[in-house]
Amino acid sequence: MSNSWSEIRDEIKRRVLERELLPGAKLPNDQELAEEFGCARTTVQRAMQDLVHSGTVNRRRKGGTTVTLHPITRTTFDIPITRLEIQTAGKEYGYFLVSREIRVSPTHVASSFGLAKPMEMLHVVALHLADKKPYIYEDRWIVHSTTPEILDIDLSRESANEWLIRNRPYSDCEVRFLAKNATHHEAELLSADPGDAVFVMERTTWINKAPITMVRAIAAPGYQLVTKAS
Amino acid sequence: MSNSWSEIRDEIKRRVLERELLPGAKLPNDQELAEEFGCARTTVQRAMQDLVHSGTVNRRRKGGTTVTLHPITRTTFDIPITRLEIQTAGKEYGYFLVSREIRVSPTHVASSFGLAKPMEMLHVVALHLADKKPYIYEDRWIVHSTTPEILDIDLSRESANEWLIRNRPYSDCEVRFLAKNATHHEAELLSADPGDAVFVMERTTWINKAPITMVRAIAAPGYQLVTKAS
DNA sequence: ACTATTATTATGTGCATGCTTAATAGTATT
DNA sequence: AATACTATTAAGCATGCACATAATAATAGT
Repeated sequence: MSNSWSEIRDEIKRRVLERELLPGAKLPNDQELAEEFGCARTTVQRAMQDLVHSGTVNRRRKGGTTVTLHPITRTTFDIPITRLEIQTAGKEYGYFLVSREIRVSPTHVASSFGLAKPMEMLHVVALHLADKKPYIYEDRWIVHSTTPEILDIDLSRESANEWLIRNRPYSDCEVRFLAKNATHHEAELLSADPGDAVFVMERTTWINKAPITMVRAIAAPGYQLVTKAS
Repeated sequence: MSNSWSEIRDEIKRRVLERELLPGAKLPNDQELAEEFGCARTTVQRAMQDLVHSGTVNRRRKGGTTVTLHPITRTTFDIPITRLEIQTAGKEYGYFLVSREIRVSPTHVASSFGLAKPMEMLHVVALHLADKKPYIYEDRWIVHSTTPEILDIDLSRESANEWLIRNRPYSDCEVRFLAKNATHHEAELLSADPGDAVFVMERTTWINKAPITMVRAIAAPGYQLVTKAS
């Protein structure tokens, strides 16, 4: 009986799905499973690690392996550079800078970075277009003390989104999804009506504790984020 | 020089972050890296697998390992049972059934399941409360030919959300996030105003190709989905 | 009865070795 | 000369063993 680690994973998953193993149930230890499947303990370990990743089981040394008590839906979203998202969809990409100025950030921006009080940042507002139609409205605060080079970039030609992702990698990122009603200003730029529900993706990034940028990307009405979870 | 696989992973990630390895760049092969780090090839392989998971690098047999060309933000969200989400936040959970009837599904529901044409399903509308205030409005279509037991469940006592997650595991799940304006009916139940922007999470699940349920969970205004990506 | 130590047990990690896959070079055939 | 098949080989991938580590349970000492 020769089983690959992924077959073992699938079989355990099947037992969980078919309720042969109930939530909270303790699985046999790796050694026993290895004997059952006729393989080495390491192979079972591999399968189990994958199940830990997908949130199917929990493992603790000495405590053993148990089926996750409260099943959850674990989904993964990839957020690409906006230009690529548009071009991948087969649409023509367009971009223009709405405003660019250095000013003291509002408190909510500072607190999102975990900063005690507001500080001077570069505030950039821009619009991304798909097939000449507004697609994403980008309201961004850049901590230029962390990334001084950004001050020399001509943001009317290259989006801050793209420049930062390519030139200022981050170590930590907080993502926030929410819905809001479009303001007058946002609606105008997005060719929508004021009050229209818009989908907002907020991202705050740091490089080793140092704040880089916080962006509020507001999608035009109709935008959806889709993913297939296993 | 003894390095654990996670230290190797962190070091490679650092090189990518510090732009010592540019997007698209080819890394040395596992053998060479193993020599550099003074460890076995397998240990490098482990580190690399983790970097593949996080989307940092791509690997192809014979082709080698390359730094991901277009950096992306990969985020993972865990969507729990609504009751637990509320209780975990330290709030009192409440629930009531708004309506329950068997009827032919609209076409958009059928097409979400990948069904050619509409069919009879169980349609359930319910409200989840946090500290007696509306929290999530749940509009659900259940394929009762896949899960006939659901017809015998008293959904005024136990939410379909909970019963299904506990009793009808799924193998595939499609998740969709979007924003919309609350309808009159939705606004009333959520104690909001018609037209308020609400955050919508749509989930469609299957068990081995057989459709189970499609739920549209509409959160009360102010709801946010937050996660920390690495 | 409480605390410190030791034993046990289950998972985690590192290493050696052999397998699988895909790109490419080489060869034969049209 | 162009195509189609085959062999080579350079990568990553999978498996199994031995040992490390962590969490609990058992025991001994105060």
